[in-house]
Amino acid sequence: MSDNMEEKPGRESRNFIEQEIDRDLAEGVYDAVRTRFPPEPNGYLHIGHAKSILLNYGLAQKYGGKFNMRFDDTNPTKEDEEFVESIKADVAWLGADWEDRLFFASNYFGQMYEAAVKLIKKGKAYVSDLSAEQIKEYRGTFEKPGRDDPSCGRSVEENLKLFEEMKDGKYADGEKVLRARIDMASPNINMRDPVIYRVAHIRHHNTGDAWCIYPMYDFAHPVEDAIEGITHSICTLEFEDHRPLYDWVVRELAYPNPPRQIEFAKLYLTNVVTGKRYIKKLVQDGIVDGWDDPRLVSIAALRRRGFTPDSIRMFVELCGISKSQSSVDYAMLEYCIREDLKPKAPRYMAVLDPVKLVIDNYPEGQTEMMEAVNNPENEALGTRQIPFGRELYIEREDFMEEPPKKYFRMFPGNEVRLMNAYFVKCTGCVKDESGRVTEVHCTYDPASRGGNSPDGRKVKGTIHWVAAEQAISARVRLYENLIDEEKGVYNEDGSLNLNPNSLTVLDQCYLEPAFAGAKAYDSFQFVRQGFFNVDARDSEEGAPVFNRIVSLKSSYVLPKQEG
RNA sequence: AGGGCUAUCGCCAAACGGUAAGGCAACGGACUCUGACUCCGUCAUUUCAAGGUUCGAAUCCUUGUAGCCCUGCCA
Repeated sequence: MSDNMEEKPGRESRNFIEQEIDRDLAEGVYDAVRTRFPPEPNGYLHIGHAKSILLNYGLAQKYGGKFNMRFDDTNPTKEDEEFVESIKADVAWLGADWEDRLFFASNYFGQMYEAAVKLIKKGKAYVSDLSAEQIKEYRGTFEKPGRDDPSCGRSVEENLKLFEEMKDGKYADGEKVLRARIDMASPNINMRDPVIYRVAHIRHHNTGDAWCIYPMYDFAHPVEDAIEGITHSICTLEFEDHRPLYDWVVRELAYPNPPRQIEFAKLYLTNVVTGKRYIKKLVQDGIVDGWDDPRLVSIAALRRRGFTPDSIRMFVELCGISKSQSSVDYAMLEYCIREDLKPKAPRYMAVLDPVKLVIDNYPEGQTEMMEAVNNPENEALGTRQIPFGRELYIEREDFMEEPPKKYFRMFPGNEVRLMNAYFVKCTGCVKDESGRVTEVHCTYDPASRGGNSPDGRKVKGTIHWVAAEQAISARVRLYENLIDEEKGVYNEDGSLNLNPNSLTVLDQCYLEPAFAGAKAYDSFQFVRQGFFNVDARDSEEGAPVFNRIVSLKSSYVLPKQEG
């Protein structure tokens, strides 16, 4: 397929990573591009990971290279099979196709062991007897250089023997570690003889009990990249200080065409929580109903809420790639999902806060079908028939007995259009003893069938409705930010500043019959209400439950009262 | 004897010595069978600050300032 997506000359600018790659290719440092997404299977992926996934995958696509999926599972104390499955599902859902290249760092343990032996033989690594506390003490501080490990002078033979004994399980956890011999006085603390192998007698989700020593990230990662022929090893900013160590490892191990690490800034979103600690607490405290609660931004939560892979892709592209720490406005994500769903989602009517509308001059017991276009911006979505009758439900907000200026929905004496149906003129309302409106009354103009009056008269307002008799009832959940926008994310004591109104459940909503066949994850635009989808978890039994994905821009806001 | 990185509109972000793109948000206005959408218009004489080099500086130099990251046998 020859997609003619040629960039307009001179217009498309390249991000800094692409510029680096261009240079590498031009200088012949590499002749192809190979990237990877290397999560540790210790939790669920979130929107920040989507940036990394899509960046790495996109780079491979753009340069005709390959993209690898790799689990960086070098620490069995934190990892679990459950997470590898969820991560695979999320990456696949986002559309990053690793084809047949699914790898596990743990499958390289043999090669990593050999690599460590090679370092020992070169005199570049040694077995240390120091405890964790002592290593910390010997390391020095930011201001003070470290001191040599008393074990650093051991002979190659002794180190080889000791390291083998570590592998053979002769030592308890923490008793011995393998350290790289670099520079205890380096201003970069990562270079002060970093630990590269530790003992851990614990079952690994992939290798079982085959190993009781596990490599540390700083040693394992460059080796993994080199084994897979990765060219550009892309990671986040906090690893910048590790790059000298990364380079040291691939140099000492003398890999041909060694990979190169490039760092970019993480994606932060305003008014959103991504920290695992905090999410865990929210789940434990029952504030959210799990790691896929629609108010969270895990990939699973976004999917459940109704975000599409396309919308997330658009979002990540809009955010761009740079090295400056930044926090993207949540409104940008909302824009992307609106933009994506606009032509895709059928637009049906749904009344969330119902009040009865009675058309006094409409024949009692009569029903007729009105035709409606499903999406005026997308003809392919076709049309539907909507039942209409004497009694309807309309939005409580669409009637006001004493309207403010510029209110152009229903109020006594005013004529509006019932979308796709008739013009109706409001005649009044019925209230209960507390003064709450229980019924709105009106008369209709039979000549305005379909929504236009033959005499050409115009109405200012068009409201949505659902026939009372045929309506489907449903539960609808509205979401707002989890974080109180005014006060910021954290309280002084470090706890989250939660928005008490982040979830509103509406139990008595009425939908038009067209919703009858809606299945989990289906998305719709509720006319004048926003985009909603069918919840995948809570709709399984009983009435359907809809999640509001995003509201329509400023629909439903009353005009500002001007002075 | 600390080291590394980053500063361009409210929020992202281009610009690579040649005279400050674009998107989101916001604000006007037009249109409308969704107060949505769409459309049209407005929104940085100035790039953290102060000096310097240059015909010309967001880009180069100097000196400051602010923010983020680093002292796991986590990744």
